[in-house]
Amino acid sequence: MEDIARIANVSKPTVSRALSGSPLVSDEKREQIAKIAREHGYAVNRNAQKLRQSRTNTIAVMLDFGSHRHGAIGDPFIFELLAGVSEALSVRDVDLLLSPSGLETAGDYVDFYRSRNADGFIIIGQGHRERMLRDLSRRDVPMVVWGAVMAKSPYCAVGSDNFLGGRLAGQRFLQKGCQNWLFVGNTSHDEIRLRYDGLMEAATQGSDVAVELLNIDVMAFTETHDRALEYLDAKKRPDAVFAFSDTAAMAIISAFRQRGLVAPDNYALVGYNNIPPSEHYNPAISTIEQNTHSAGAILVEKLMQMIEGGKPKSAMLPTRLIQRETC
Amino acid sequence: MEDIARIANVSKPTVSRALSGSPLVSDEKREQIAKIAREHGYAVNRNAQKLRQSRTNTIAVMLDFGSHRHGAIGDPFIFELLAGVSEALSVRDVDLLLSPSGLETAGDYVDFYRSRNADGFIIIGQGHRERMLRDLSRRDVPMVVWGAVMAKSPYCAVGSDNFLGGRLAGQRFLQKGCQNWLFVGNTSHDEIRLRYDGLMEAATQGSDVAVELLNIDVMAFTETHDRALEYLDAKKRPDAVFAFSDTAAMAIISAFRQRGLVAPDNYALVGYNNIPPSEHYNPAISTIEQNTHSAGAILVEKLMQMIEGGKPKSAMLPTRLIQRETC
DNA sequence: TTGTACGCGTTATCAC
DNA sequence: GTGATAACGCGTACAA
Repeated sequence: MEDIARIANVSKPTVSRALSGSPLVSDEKREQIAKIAREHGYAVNRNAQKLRQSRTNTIAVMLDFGSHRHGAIGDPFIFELLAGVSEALSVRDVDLLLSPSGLETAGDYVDFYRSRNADGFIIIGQGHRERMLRDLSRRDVPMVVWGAVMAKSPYCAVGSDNFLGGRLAGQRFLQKGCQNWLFVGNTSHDEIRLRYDGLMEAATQGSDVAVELLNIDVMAFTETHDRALEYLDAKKRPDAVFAFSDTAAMAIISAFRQRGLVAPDNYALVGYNNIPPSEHYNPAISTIEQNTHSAGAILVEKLMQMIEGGKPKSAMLPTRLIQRETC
Repeated sequence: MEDIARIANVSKPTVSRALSGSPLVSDEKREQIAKIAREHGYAVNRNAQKLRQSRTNTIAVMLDFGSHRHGAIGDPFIFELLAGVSEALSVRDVDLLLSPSGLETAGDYVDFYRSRNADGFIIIGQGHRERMLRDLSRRDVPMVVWGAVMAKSPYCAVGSDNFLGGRLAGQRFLQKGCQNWLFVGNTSHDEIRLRYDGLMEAATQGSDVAVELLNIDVMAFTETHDRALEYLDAKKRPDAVFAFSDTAAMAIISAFRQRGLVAPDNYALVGYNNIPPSEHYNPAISTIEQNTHSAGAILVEKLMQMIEGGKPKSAMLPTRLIQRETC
C-alpha cells in the first residue's frame, strides 16, 4: 500500500480510504488510485484489516458432518439450509467459515471467538450438544441455533414448528382412523423429540390409539431401512408411520414393500421436509413442509442482531401437512 | 499477550513460543503460561498470526449453490464430497472458507488470493466457468478442480472417469440389445459431456444404434421430470435411458411411469453416483458408482502439494457399473 | 533457554 | 479532503 501511495503521489491513509470506499476522498482520486492498484496487482491484505478492525466479518457455521456422512444426511434439506445461509451472508459481504475443527466444548467455542476467528456462530442442529449450547449461551458469544425451539431455551433458536408438524401428522392419522402408530426417528435429538411429542398429543385426542417408537441411532437411509425390516420381522404391523424425513419415508416404503406392505393400502405414511422427489415418488409421499427457503436468511439476520449487541427472540417457522398418496 | 507475559514473569516472545508449541521453551514454563492464559481467558489472535506468517492456513471451497438450489442439487453426492474435503482439511488444521462472494472472473480470484484470504482454491464442478478456470490456471494461484478430467487441461483436475462411466452404461445397453438410447443431462458441463461421449463411443460399437440427447438446462429434479414428460409426449419411445444422476433417474422413472412405461420392461435405465436410496428404490436403480469417499481427501492432498510449490498431476477415480433391476 | 527490537499491512486519531 | 503518526497483536532475527 505504501508503494501504491508513492506512485499515486498521495499518502497511505488516502489509499486506504479510497480502496475501502470512504466518502472522504474525492471521486477523481479514488478512481486514479483504484486504477494504479489494479495495474500493479495490488489487493488489500484482509488479515491486516481484520487485525486492525473490531469486526472480522466472518461467521462460523457448524455442521455435524460426522452424523451426516455415508448417506446419513437425511435429505437435501440441510444442503438447502446451508445454501440459504451462504447467500444471506454473501449479501452482507461476510465470510463463511465451515465447521472449523477442534470445537467440542463451550470453552473451545469461546477461545475460537476470542481468537477473533469469527464474529459469531450459526450452529445447525442441536444434536447431542444441548448441554454445551446451554453453557455457551452464558458465555457472551454471539450464536444462533437451527433446530428445536423450546420456550425455556437460554439461547436464540430458529426452527420449524416441530411440535405442530408432529400433531398435524397425528391428526391426519386420526382422520383415517389409524390406531397403531409408529414413530421413526432418534428422539434424543430435541428436534425429533418435539415431533414425537406432537404426535403423542394428537394420539391422546383419539380413542384407543397406541404409539410405538422406533429409535434410529444413525439417521441414515440404510440404517433406517434395516431397522424397519427388523421391526416388521418382529411381527409388528403398524397402520400409520411418521418418519423423521422424506428420505426416511422412502426407506420405510422400501422395507415395508419387501414384506408385502404398501401405502396407503396397508398403512398410512407421513414424512418430513417435502423434498422434490417426494411429490413424484411411487407412491407420492405425504409430508410435513417447512419453510427451508427463508430459514437461512432468518438465521443470519438474528445472528447479526446479536453481534450488534441485540437480544433477538427465537423464531418458529410455520409447517403444514401436504397430503399425497401415502396418507 | 503482553499482560500474560507480565503475569508469568516472562517476556512476550516466550509466551508466543510457549503457546505455539515451540521446542525452544521449557515444558515447565509452557505449562505455567498455558495455565495463566486459560485462567485469564486469553486466546491468540489468529488474524495477527495470519498477518505475520506467510500461510493463512485457510482454503476457499467454491460451490455453485446457485445451480444447486431448489432441489437442483443432483443428489447427496455433492454434500458427501464437501464432507470429505472438510474432514481432510480438519486433519491438517486448515480452515474452510465456503464460497466467498464476489468471485466471478479470474481476476477476482487472483485478488482474493493476493489479499491473503486463502492459500488456495478447491473448485467443485467446472460448470460454465471452464474459460475462467483456464485463465486462472495461468495466474499462479494454487487451485484444484473437481469435475471433468481432460488430457489437455492446463490445471489440476480430479474427478471420476466420466467417459468410462458413459461407456459402461452403453456397453450394458448393447448387451441388452437396446437400439434407441436417450441421454439425459446438460452436456455444456464438461463432466456430463464426457459421459455422453463415452456413451456415444459404445453406441458406435453396436449396429444400428441411435442416440438422442435430452438437454436439461437446470439439472434439478422437477425440471428433469417435466422435460422427460415433454419428451415422451412428443411420441418418443427410447428403450434405454442414461441419466446424469440417480436423482435424475428417479425423476425419469416417475415421468415414464406416468406414461405407462416401466423399467426394465419397457426401457433400460442407468443412473449415476450410487446414492443409498437407489439400492432400495422401486425398481432398484442400476447406476455408475464413483468413489466419493476418497475424493475429498485427494482434492485436499493435491491442493496442498500445489501450495507447497509442487505441480500435482490430475487424477481420475475409478467407476463401475452396479447392475440392479432397471438395467 | 530467554529477552530486545523491529516489522508485518492496515486503519483510527488527530491535526491541518 | 488530506497527511503524519500511532497502534492493532503477533513472530522472528539477533543478542545474551
